[in-house]
Amino acid sequence: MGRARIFDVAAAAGVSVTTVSLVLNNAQSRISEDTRQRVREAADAVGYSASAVARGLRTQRTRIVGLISDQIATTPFAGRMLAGAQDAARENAHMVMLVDTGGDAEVEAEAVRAMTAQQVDAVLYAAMWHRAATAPAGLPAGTVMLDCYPAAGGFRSVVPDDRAGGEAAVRELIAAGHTRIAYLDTSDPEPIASRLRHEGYLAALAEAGIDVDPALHVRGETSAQGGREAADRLLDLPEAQRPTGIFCFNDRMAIGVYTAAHRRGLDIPRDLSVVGYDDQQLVAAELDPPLTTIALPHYEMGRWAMEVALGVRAEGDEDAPHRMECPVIRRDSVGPPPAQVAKRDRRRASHTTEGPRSAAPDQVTDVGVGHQE
Amino acid sequence: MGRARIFDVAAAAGVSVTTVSLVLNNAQSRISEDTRQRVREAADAVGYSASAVARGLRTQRTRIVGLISDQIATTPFAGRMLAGAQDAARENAHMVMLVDTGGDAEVEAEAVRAMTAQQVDAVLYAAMWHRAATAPAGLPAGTVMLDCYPAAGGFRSVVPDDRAGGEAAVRELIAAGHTRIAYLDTSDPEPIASRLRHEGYLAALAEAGIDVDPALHVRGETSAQGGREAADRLLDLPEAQRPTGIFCFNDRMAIGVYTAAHRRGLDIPRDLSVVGYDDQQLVAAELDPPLTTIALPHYEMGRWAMEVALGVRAEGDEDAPHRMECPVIRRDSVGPPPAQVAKRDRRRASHTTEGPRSAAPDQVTDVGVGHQE
DNA sequence: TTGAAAGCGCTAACAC
DNA sequence: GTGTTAGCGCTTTCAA
Repeated sequence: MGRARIFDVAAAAGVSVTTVSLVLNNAQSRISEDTRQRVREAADAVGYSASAVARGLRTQRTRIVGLISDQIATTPFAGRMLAGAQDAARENAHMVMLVDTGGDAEVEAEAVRAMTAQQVDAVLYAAMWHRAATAPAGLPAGTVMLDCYPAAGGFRSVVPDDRAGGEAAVRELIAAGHTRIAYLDTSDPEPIASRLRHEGYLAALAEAGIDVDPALHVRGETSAQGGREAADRLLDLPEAQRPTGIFCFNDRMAIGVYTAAHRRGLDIPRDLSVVGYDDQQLVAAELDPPLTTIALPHYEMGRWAMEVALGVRAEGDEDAPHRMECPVIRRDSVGPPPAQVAKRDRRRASHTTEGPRSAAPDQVTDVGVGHQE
Repeated sequence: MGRARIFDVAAAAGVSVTTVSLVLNNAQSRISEDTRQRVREAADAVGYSASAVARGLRTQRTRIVGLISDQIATTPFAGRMLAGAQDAARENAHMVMLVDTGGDAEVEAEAVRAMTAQQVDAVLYAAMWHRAATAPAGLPAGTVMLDCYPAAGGFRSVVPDDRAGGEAAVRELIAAGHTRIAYLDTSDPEPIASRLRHEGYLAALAEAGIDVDPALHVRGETSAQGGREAADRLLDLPEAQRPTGIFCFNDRMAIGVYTAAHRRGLDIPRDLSVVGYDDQQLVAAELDPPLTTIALPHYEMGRWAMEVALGVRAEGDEDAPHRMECPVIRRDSVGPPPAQVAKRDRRRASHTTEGPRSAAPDQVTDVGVGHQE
């Protein structure tokens, strides 16, 4: 039993294929309501659904958009970009064809060729984490880059606003009363995110009138292990210099901070506050206490990119990436600094454990309950 | 500048389109080597790549395989299934078209229609976690199900061998000398995985001649929180009954076990051994100590499913799911039980902390270093 | 060893 | 209001 073709529907309804095509595509109705009815019934009766292949050949529009990614689709990290792109595609009656290159340049070139051969209507080029990317040759004009931006320009792109995110993270700590705030950075040289978040860190400190202490900017490998080692260096600082709040490059490193703190018998957030970055699923919320962190707007970026690629959204500029807000996710890892002599005292108080437990701008943090069972 | 068509290549090479088609498709060469050469050069010169759409219409084979999933593509969990499927597709010159339904039945039905309209050559139906699935109506014959099996039969499928995985996990504990081994199960009623792993648990105990203590089978919500609560119940048991090893339904719950242990000042693995399940990326390995766990063969299942769907692999049976091995990933959360009077003593010894630290069958576990810095 | 030509299933210009 | 028909770009039979 082969699939029904448009001719079969026409025959069943006693009309021409033109008529069938017209009513099924909702063309401006020159067709009588009566005929439309008959056609639709006939189509249902034979279980007709138009061949996208034939239609694509005829119209030269496939309603397929290609998504080339380095790793996002196969890695447990940025999958929600795919969800956003997928949803936007579906809402606009498009399908997504996926190629995950694993970062291999040859596979990537092959993917571009394949997408071209498939005559996709648009392509998205996505990275797993925010970076500058050299777009592979042959990417169609109109391609939009996702979570990365074209090193050489020429494409629209969307990235997280890491600078504002870093600033928000540090403000969170400042609002809780901290003044000795460390930035536990990645040692990976590449990430633009590292630099931007650092800028945000500095900006937040400056805004609050807090002097920056270079000793409070440490680096480590991007892992729990690396986070622990860097945290140890921070916690080994003389008491008057030791940070009471740590802003971590990401949640994985924050895990290490938790470990380092626990090994010293330090309670979070009573003795040490920490803010992560990424809001990594199945990690940040599962820590004890749940980690206050900055979320990456993966879903929103995916949706944005798809909508722009489809021309549904008239934004995007080839000369500057679109930056999307990274919201702060307040959980229980931030509290006021422990009651102790602060290095300086020019900030508004709340330096006692009894003080208001949180000065978060617009939401009361559900402060951790420490060791109580 | 429109794309080149086969006619352009033919003209450039001074041959017919037939010839071009023949040489570019490597048909059994009736074409002279000389002509072939000329054609290839012409094709390169004009940057020709055949339209997959036109070819698909003509041959009625699109070289596209559809992948319908409930969540895997957009969730940070089973993405490696996609990687396996993707790789197998690429190796066989196919593209994958993805629809993530988010579990919505309507979207799913729409996805099936869309795949049909696209005339995909095959479809994979994937679930995020091992379960029985009612295949949506209209799935083409030959569809293969991934990480789920058809509740009503009729499709080939591949799932993890959770029974053997559970058995392996418990054996790991037994081999280290434990006899009081708990199964910290999920309270979610659905998962077949829960049941199968429990069977494996019982089988391993039986094999070792260890009586099962019903008090050692506890359930909790599938989260760190749920794991912690269930672990507390276990650790509140009278000392003689209290487990020295806990096999957890998954890594998330194992996180909770770590928390519960730490709050009591128990060291892992010195005072308590734990084995997880899932080998969840960015979680299991980041715990302190790194978690010994059972991995889900996501990549392999994805690859298997794609190869079977493509007919490259002549396996698969519609009446029984293909089960794939879940390998044990040895890390540092399993050690010998603490030196104390065991409830019974009929098992081979190594009941002292000084004894051989690991009796793992084929690999020496890198035992954790406890509190030492 | 090569070429002419017939479609694959659809849409849309153009007739009626 | 409705139908005829010419392609979209390719593969493949058949003839030369």
